[in-house]
Amino acid sequence: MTTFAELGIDQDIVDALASKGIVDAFPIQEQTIPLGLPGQDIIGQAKTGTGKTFGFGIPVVQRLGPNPEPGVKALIVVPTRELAVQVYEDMDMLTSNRPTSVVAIYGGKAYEGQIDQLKAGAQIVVGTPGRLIDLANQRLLDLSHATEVVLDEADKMLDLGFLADIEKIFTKVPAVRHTQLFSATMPGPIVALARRFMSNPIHMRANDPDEGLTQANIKHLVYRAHSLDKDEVIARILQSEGREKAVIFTRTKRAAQKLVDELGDRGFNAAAVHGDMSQEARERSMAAFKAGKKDVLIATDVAARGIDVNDVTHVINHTIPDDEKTYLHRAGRTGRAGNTGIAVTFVDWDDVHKWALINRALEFGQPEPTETYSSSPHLYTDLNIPEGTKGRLVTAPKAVAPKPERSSEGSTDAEGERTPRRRRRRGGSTPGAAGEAAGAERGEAGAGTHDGAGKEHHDGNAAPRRRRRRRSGGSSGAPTAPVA
DNA sequence: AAAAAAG
Repeated sequence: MTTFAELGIDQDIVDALASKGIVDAFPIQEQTIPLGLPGQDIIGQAKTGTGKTFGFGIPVVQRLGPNPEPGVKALIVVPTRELAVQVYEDMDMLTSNRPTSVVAIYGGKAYEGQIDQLKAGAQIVVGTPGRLIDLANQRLLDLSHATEVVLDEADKMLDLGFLADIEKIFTKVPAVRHTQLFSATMPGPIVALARRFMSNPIHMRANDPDEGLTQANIKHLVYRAHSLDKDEVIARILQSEGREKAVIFTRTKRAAQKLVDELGDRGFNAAAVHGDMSQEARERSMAAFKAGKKDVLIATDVAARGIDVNDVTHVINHTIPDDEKTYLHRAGRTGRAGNTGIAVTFVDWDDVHKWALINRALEFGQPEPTETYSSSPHLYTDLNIPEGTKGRLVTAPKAVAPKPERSSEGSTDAEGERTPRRRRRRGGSTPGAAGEAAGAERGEAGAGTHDGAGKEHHDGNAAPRRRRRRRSGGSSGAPTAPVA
């Protein structure tokens, strides 16, 4: 295992990490940091909870120099306010031993503090699109010298809901810059689109060849939900042995609110996070959950990506997500930094097709969530699910591991997940983990994959074919020239 | 279709 000190990172940054107990680099970090430091544009893909944030964050901090002039020189864009706070904290930690200052710019909060920090000369900005554009339009945020640009959860940022804003933001930053895009999932078409904003990017993927598309540390369980009292089963799961913190995802804000009340009535310490809450209430919930004052978080997909909380042992999909990418990100709130986790999904009558889609994309080999409980003794044992409940243990498939490819060519695969940053934060919780996470991101660049065509339908995670292709074509490791 | 993101 490689340590951060061996990656050419400035001593004060190595010290900042060490003070949090973070010494070893995760694969993605080991792979992307040496490329990011000299300014190589990167599309970094690595599974959830494996350290992507430091993969881009360390090069950003180091490239600004040990004592940067006042003024915004780096911009990190994220899809949610809570993630902005989290990434801000990570960047703030990385810069703790140098004068560089970081500011979080996002909506739902007073302008004043944010504007003051910008006026004070903050060099690194972490923010969500709306408020960033708002302040830029008011000439309170000058991005014309932001030569370091990062899109975290990049595939989400380039999705329809955000694309227009991102394009606008790119018109405000220098044409000559260092651009990094990171995510656990990078569908082929999105990679192709991303290249419009990058210069000869290398697509790095940190994947264990023996692993499948999903995180090996996460055990997946799927239940057919009709004829089943979901609230009751969820309550049982929450009482199962080994459960520490749990995140429950619902499809709508209303369902989240309703469930938090229901579980509260049942005596659980549950908090909710969704877009109908005030920003203050959202942050209060997140803080209570991180601190352990609440051990159940009920959320909409606002919390599906990036959020890194220690000791989350269970993720429960009260409602199945719409696609495999969201499934992967939601499940990725557990099993971070080397820890293990369990992801339980309830499939309602009308959503069976969604499971079919996810099952196929992620290669679970579990077409129907209809097996009865008796056929899955492990399920019963592990979760203490009430007898008669239907459900089935899904074993994560082992897919062929993708090899490194260079994406400049336009690789296609969509596999990645993101790596979590949290581990690092924790510092101590899982020693090895921190290191791992950090290193994980870099990917393999690629051997040229075929993506140029963009034909792949699967987006997020690579389907088996993709992998094969890569493999075949690919060189593992050796970067190929970018495909035009 | 829902959720997110400016107010």
